This record gives sequence, C-alpha cells and structure tokens, in this order.
Amino acid sequence: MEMDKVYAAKKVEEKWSKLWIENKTFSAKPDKNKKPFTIVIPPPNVTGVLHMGHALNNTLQDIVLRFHKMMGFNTLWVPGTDHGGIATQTIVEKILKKEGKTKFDLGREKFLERMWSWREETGDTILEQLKKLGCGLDWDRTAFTMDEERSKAVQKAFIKLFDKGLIYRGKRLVNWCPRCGTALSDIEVEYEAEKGKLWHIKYPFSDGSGFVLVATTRPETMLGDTAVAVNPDDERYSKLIGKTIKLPITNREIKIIKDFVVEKNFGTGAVKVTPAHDANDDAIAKRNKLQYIEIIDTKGRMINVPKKYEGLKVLEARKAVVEDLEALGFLEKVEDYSHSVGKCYRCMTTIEPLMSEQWFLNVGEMSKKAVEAAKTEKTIFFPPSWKKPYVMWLENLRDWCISRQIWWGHRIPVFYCVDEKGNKNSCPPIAAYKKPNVCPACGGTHFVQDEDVLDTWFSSALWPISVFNWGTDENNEDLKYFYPTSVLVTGHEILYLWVARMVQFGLEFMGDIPFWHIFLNGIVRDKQGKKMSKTLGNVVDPLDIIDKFGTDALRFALSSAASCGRDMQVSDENFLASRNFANKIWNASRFIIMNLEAVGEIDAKPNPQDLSDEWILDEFADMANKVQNNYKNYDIDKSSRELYDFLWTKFCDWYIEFSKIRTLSDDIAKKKQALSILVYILKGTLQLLSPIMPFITSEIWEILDKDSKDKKMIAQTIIDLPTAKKDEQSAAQKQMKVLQDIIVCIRTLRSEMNISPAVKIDAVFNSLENATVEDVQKNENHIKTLAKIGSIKFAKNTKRPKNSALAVAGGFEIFLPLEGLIDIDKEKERLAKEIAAANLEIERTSAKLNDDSFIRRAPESEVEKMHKRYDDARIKIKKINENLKFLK
RNA sequence: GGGUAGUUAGCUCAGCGGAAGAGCACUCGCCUCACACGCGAGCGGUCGCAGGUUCAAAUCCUGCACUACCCACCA
Repeated sequence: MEMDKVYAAKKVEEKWSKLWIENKTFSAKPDKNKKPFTIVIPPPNVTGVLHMGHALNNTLQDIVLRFHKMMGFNTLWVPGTDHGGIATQTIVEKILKKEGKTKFDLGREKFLERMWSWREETGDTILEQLKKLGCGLDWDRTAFTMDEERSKAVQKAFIKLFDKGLIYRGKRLVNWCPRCGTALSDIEVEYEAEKGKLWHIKYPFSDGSGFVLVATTRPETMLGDTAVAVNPDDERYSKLIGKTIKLPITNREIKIIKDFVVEKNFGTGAVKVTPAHDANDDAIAKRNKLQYIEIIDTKGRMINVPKKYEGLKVLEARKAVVEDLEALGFLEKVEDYSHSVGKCYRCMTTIEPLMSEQWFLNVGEMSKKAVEAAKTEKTIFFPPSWKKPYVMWLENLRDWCISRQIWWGHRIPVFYCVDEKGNKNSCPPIAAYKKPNVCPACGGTHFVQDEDVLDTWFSSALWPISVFNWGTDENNEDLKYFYPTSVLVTGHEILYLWVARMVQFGLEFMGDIPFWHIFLNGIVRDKQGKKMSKTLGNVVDPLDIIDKFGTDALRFALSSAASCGRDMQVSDENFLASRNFANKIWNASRFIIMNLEAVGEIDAKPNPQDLSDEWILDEFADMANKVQNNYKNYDIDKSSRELYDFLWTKFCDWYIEFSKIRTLSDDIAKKKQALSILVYILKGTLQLLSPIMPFITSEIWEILDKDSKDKKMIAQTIIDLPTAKKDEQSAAQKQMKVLQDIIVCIRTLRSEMNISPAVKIDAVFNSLENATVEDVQKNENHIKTLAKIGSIKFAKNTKRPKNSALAVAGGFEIFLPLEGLIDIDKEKERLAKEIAAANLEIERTSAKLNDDSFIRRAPESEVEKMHKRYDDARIKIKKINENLKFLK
C-alpha cells in the first residue's frame, strides 16, 4: 500500500463522509440490550450557514457521541433545524424591501408562501455543512420545527397548558419592537449602554406654590404621566404627598404619591410616573391604582397627545417636547447621562414598552420543578459554575409572553366564536387543533383563529420530545427509549432562552428532565479576543479552514482550545499546528505500515522484550486512562492535549526512534516483535483519537485492517484498552528516565560543541552508582542510536581520556574524547556554566535541608528527594572540577 | 448595584500544595532511509498587586486592581 508522503485530507474526507451516510453508520433504533446514549442537536436556523460557533458546538457533540459509541452505547444524535421566527422573517422582509414591497403588500398567505419557498431554497445548507464536518448524525431522523410532526407537538403542548389554565390572555405592559412589529419576551431584550441625557423638568403645583423637580431620560413620556412618586421616608417631600401638580404642556393634573422603589439619593428624588410605557412605573401604578395613558403606538408614534405631537416618532417628539419645555421655562437643566437601553435581540431597534393584548404562560410551577431538578443535581452542569446563575434566573422568572405579531411560525391554536359578520362574541376562546364545529357556549358555528404566532422558543422548548414524535404518540418506543437524552451541548448564551425552557417543558409534559447533563461550550473569538461578527469583518469561515487545513485539523484545533465552558481564541496558527499534527500521525503510521509490509503477519498481542516496550505500554495505559476519563467529563481539551503529547513526544520522538533498532534490523523475529507493539499502540491511539479526528483515523485504520477477516470501520469498534495509572517508581519508568537523561545530555553537549550529527563519537561511561550500570549497559544500543555514539566503553575508575568533554547524567560521568573536535576554551566555559547551575541547586536544597521545621514536618519522601538533589549537585560539581583540571 | 469567570514565557493557553509547562514565534545546527506540515538543541517567566494560612503557595484563604461575560424595577 503506497501512502502519500503528505496526508491528503480532501480525498480522505470526501470518501468517509460519504461512507458514513451511505452505510448509515450512525443510525440508531431502540435496543433493549444496549444502553442508549442520546443527543439532540441544538437546531440551527434553517436558513443559516455554518459559522465557527456551530463548528465548535457540533464538533464537541460529535466527539462525545463517537466516544460513547466506541464505549458500547447505542448512540443516537438527532439532526434538525429551527424555523427561527422573527430572525427568518426579518431576512425575507429585507429581500422584499429590495423589491420595493412589504409583507402587507403580499398579505399573510402569499407572504408565507414566500417564506416557504425561501426555506426550500436555502434550507438545509447547514445540514450539508455538518456532513462535511463529519458529524455522525442519524440523517433519517432529520426534523424541522415547522414540519407536521413538530407542529402537532406545539399545538398539543399549547392545548394542554391552556386547558390546565396556565395560558391566559391579557393586556399588559410588554416589550415591543416597533421595527419587527411584535411583542417580545423579557429575555429577548438586550440591554446596551447608551450615552443619553438626563433632563431636569419643573413640575409646577396646581396651587401655584412652587414646583417639584423631576429627572428623566425620556421627557416625551411626560405626556403620559399620571403621577409623581417620592420615597415615603424622604423628608424633603413628605409634606408634598397628596399635592396636585399641573403638568406642563398638557396642563393635566396629577398627584404626588409615595412609593418605596423611589430612591432618595437618585436624581432629584422625585420620579415622574408613566404607567403605560415603563415597566417600573407600571409596578408603581399597580400598587397605587394609577391611571394608564397610552401615548405611543405599535409603530413607535405618538398618540393621545396634543395635536402638534401626534404622529411624531418618539425621538422627534422628544426633541419637540424638550424645546417646548425650555420655551415655557420648565426645563431646569440637562445633564449628560449614560444608561442602558433595551434593544430588540434580532434587529437592535430600541424597545418600546407599551400596553398590548398578548398571550402569557404562567411558569410558576414549572420553574419551581426546574429549580428542584438543578438543586438536587438531577441535571448536572458542565462546568458547574453555570448552575447558580441558572437557578437564580428560574427563581425570579416572570410569566412568559408567548405570542408574537409576526406571520412566520406556529399559529396560536385558539379559536374565537364570531357572528356572521366576523365580530367576536363574548364566548370563551377555545384551544383546539382544528376549527371547532360548534361553540359550546352559544352554539354558534362561526369561528376565527387567533392571528398571532407563538414565540419560536416555544417550539424549541419542546425539541427534545418533539423530535421523538411526542406530538402524535406519547407512548412510542423511541420516546421511551431515548428520553431523557444523555447530554445537551450548547452555548451559554441560550441557557435561559432555550435550555431552561426545555427543562420546564420536559418536566411538565414527560414528568422527567430532558437531559442528564448540560455541557456548555464557550464562544469562539478571533485572534484579538473579539467576538466574531459580520459587521466587524473578523469572521473566520470554518469551510475556508477545512479547505486550507482539513476538517480534522479544524476539529482538533477547536477541541484542544475548548476548555470546558470557557471562551477561546483561534487563529490560523492553531489550525496550522493541528494540520501538522495530522501529518505527524499520518507519517508515523506510514512508517509502521511500510515496515509491516516487509514482514507479513504479526502478533496481535504485544510482547514486551525491551525497556522501551515496557515503558511505552505503561505510558499508553496511563494515557488511555486519562483520555477516557476526560472524555467522560467533557474535558475534551485535556483529551486532545493528552493524545498530542503521547503521540508526538512519547510515541514518535522516543519510542519509534528506539524501535528502529529492531524494525530496521535484518532479524525478522525482532522486527515482528517490535512491530506488534507499534501496531498495538498505534491502533489504540487511533481509537482514542478518532472521536476528535474521525477522518484520518478511519483511513489509517482501514489500511492497517485491510487483511483482517473481521473488517470494521474504526467508528464501529469498541475501545477496550488497559487503563492503568503509571507508576513513576516502576523499574521501567526509572530506567527510561535515566536513559533519556543520558541521551539528552549527550545531545546537548554535541549541539553546544557544534558537532555535526554525522560525526560518530565514542564515549566512556564511568559509573558513579553501581546500581544503574547493568541497566544502562543493557540499553547501550538505545543510547548509541539516539545520541549518535560510535562505541561505549563502560568502566569504573577508568583513566580519564585526554581532552574530553564531560556530561554528568544518570549516575555516570560520561567522557566524550573529542581531541581536535572541540574548542577547549569553549568546553571550559560550558563547564563553568554547568557549575554555576549546580551551585544554585546546592544553595536551594541546602537551605531546605538546614531548615529544622522542614526536616521535622515535611513527609519523609520529600526530605529524601531533597537529599538526592543536593547529593547529585555535589557530585556534578566535583566531577566537573576534576575534568577542568585535565583540560589543557 | 449584584453575580460568574479570568489575570502564568512575545502570543494562545495548560498546571491548581512539594524543583515553573506545552504549542506557536524566536536563536543555533541538521534535507539522519515515517514526516522540512520535519529532527536535535537552546533563549525566554520574582505565575496581576498586597496581606494571611502552611515546614512548603502560581496552586488554599482575605482584601485590592484590571478584563470579560451574565443578571437587575440605573427615574
């Protein structure tokens, strides 16, 4: 088998992503003999395209899934997309705008047709991209929040909640986006710091006895004021409570009232109250039974105000009101003021709080149950630090405004009884799947459906049950087997918007949590640590990265940077390093496979005969242990690093190099013996690595397995590896350390003396500790090969070779006779530096050893270690000094 | 205002009670028969600041500073 010298990612990736789909490698059915491991994908917006956030999130899910598959679980990962409510409708509205049309020009029906055709056109792009990423999704189960099955679930959930009395309709103060023309829930409002002004306005008393000063950031709302509130304990104002004020401009009369939320120290201590357009004032108004005057409509224009302001936009009205107040002498002063302003999370338009008739969901009981599930660790957070804010949010939850005045979404399944002309009768509304035939209240037969659609997050909240067809059959096998799902992998930015609601609905409708674990991944940032955004132009397209570096490189770079729950920065350098790692794996495998072909069949079981064999098997088991535990704890970054370090440093740099003594020898038996271990370690490492880098590992595995009778894709194999922790004190570990120490010391010396690797030099090893001689002598060849030594003479109290360089390592003084090769002065200099370093060590260790309390209170092993360090340094200095004397 | 996380080599980040680590960058030497997407060797850090606990602190505790994110009824 001829392998490319450089790993050709594209070729391999195309082959495997196709194979996994054609062979349905990742499809799953309930199987009572196996434990399920289930993930449902956070459904991306149908019209979306893959960005780095998706790449990270889905890579992590794929890793977790593939790992559990290889641990023997019956794994299922359900794909799907979300219709995306306002976000998607906004995109199509923008397209219409370019054509010079609005949705109203088309009308609801035609507009929805347009929406669906847009969906057909662009939908599922992202799913195709996930295939490219290598995601092991069960494609036959692909769901969409607005397909028939999911829509049934939404209707069913609504009707159940409605019949339970938890859904109600009412006119309340809501967050209104004038651009989107819809109400929003509390969490759909994003607050942004904005530089504004604080206007101080004089509110004169009706009796002409003076005025009270109020401060506001929104002077135009004074047209809707129905009170001025002060703190009950504010002595400045206590006499004024109950007094009447004559509002400037409108001359309407309002009262001064008291309310505890007013802070004495803020502003002037007197607050103008506009109940119909401010959440805070709404609360004050309810407590004090104030009148509501609506002065802003759903388009953000002034209504119910003096003629000259009517129809003005809010900001225009603000300007006009301020000018008039100033002209009338009511404006005391204007200050610059920085405060936060609510914005629509979809279009960033300033939110207008206003009174509106909406549907609300009473979430009191549901959130209590969700809090309980979190507090009792029924669902566990990874990382755990998210639990606290999550619980706090749930505990302070207000009823959820679930109706939206847009067209793209699930229409609210509520029907109103109407007369023949279409006027609503006073009969109670009916929640039903279909238009009712007869009104149970009045026997009427005419109905109209509610015009609104549901918040897109309402259907998202049902996702873990709707993908398993809860909507049509609550008792189906899939739902029973795969629910609760094993883990939800998502970003913390939708913890409240989505995760909390899935938990609430899961508990409500299934009586059980929707997932055991919540694994929250961080945000991918650019090189400067900035969030990636189109406006900043710093977006890195994962598909470009795949093109340039390969999918496995992308996946590895993301997973090694993805410390659980923390944000990460990525740049080309990360991807380059990962691509290089892929190539390293490829070439290590190529070396093994090339040699394998020369020897034919080998033993599948490793049979260690060499110190390096024992050592690498030790290290391998230790690595396998750590990697598997890290996968289980969602510490994907740790698994990545562990694998990288093992494969590159331990396996390639040390073990393969050592193994060449056998693999490159003519002794077939020796070759086979070495190869059996090389193949064993390689295969195990590939298995552990394959969740992260599925393409390259699949390809190499297939080549390694090509003569096997029982051929399987690596993704279908079970990981069954030894997982012993390594013992640093074991003979193999200790001896290996000595060998490495000696080799590195000689290499360093050569490098510093500038001796070309082509020059073989001889060495004399003079033992300082008898114990190690035999072990080292046994591994003489290892030293010779890796340190490029010609011959080694082991001696005791030997005659010092003339003019040799000296290294003290592993219990030896090592003489390298370098007559004519080295600069004596340079060697003297080098030795002087070594002495200086050793002296520092002596200083540090002796300070410890002279410390009485250290000797008395530190554990014996520590004291021993310190003694050893001290002794080693002493010997080193002694030996170097001796050698210095002999250097001419 | 409250909460959470972070502050370690030029950059990105590990380490979280017993001698400061990795990758990238940089310097030097190597096209050594798996790999120049490579090999070998180096340079580089009083681990944000100030206290405390401990024989021992980057690591635990308490303040402080700065950064990021989240939450809040900031008139």
